[in-house]
Amino acid sequence: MKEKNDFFDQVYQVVRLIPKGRVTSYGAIAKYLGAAKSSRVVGYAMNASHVMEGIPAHRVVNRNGLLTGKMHFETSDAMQNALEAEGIKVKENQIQNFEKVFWNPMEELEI
DNA sequence: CCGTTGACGCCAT
DNA sequence: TATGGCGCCAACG
Repeated sequence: MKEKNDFFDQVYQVVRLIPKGRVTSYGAIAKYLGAAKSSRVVGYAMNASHVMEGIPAHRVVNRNGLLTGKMHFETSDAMQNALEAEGIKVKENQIQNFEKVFWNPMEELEI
C-alpha cells in the first residue's frame, strides 16, 4: 500500500498518535513535519479532518492552549467536553496545565 | 486566473 | 508588556 506524502495526511497521522489525555499544538505538528511556518496549513487540515474518522482534532490547540477551533465542531461544547472526558481541564476555552498535558511529537516521536 | 480567507506563529514596533 | 503586521500553504468564490 502506498502512503501519500501529502502534508494533510502527515498531519492526520501525527494527530492520531496523540495519546489520550494529552494535547499538542498546530505549530508543534507543523514543526515536526518540517514546516514550522506552515502552522496555518495544519489548522486547515484539521478543518478538513472533520470528514475523516479517527482524527482527534479536539486534542489539537494553538500554542497558547486555547481552543480556537471549538467553533468548528458539531457543537461549541463538543471540543471542551471531549478534552475533559480525557482528564484535561478546560476553563474559558483555555486548557489548564497546558504545559503538563502538552504532547511534543518532536520528543515522543522520531522523524 | 486573481483575490481573499483561514482551527497559527513569530517578529517588529 | 501589549498590539499589530507579515509569512506560509491550500482551498474557495
